Amino acid sequence: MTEDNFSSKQTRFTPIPKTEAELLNRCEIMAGQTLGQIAFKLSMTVPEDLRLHKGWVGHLCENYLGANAGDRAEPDFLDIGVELKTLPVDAHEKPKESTYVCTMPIRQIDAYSWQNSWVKRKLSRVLWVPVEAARDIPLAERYVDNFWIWRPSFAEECSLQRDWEELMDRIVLGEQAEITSQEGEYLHIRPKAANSLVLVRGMSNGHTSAFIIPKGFYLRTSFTGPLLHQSLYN
DNA sequence: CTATGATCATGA
DNA sequence: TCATGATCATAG
Repeated sequence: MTEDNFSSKQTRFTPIPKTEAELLNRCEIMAGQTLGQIAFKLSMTVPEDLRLHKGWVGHLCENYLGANAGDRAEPDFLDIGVELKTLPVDAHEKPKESTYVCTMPIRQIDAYSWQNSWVKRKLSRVLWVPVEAARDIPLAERYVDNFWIWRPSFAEECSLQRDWEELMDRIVLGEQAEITSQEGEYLHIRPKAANSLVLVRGMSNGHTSAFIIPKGFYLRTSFTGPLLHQSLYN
């Protein structure tokens, strides 16, 4: 630990939580505040809207809670192995968007198994933080709702594993280019790039090298919706 | 360039 | 209305 006693993101405000309890205490303080109130405490400015700042809410929460993984392919809270996900919710308390998990493997497809997968690792312990996201509420006035820590149940993990294995089979067969977002009941694969002109070398038509758009794994709202619903009635 | 954080915008 | 495909910012 050098200067790592604080979050690496733009502000140095929150100590890195060392235990799950510390993290949850911090969440308790954050929940029930508006994004504007939280931003003020962090000396962060609230953008007009999210069009040019799509990751702003996530970064705001990382900052306030003291996440320390930076942009590493690791859980946000390294010391306690917790991944933070903000969840945009509409006026009916339903997730408004799918949830990004990680990038689709493009080269390192070696020795793949669900148990060792990036998806499973990232989703093994998630701190869900619902945030109001209705467009008609000004960004600064949107409230952070009640958070919860989630570990996949046996059934939930089975569902994810089934989707993941199906998708990975396609990848192993050299069909990265052909995968569409229609595949996968709860976990699916969609483009994840700056724009559609960004291309990387991948596989198409069964092991034919081709330039394809980078893609990522996402959780559908049909998966996160029930999680949110359960959390509200606990 | 690849990872992080996601939401936007449009057609069906 | 909503899911799919497209897109935006930024760090290292």
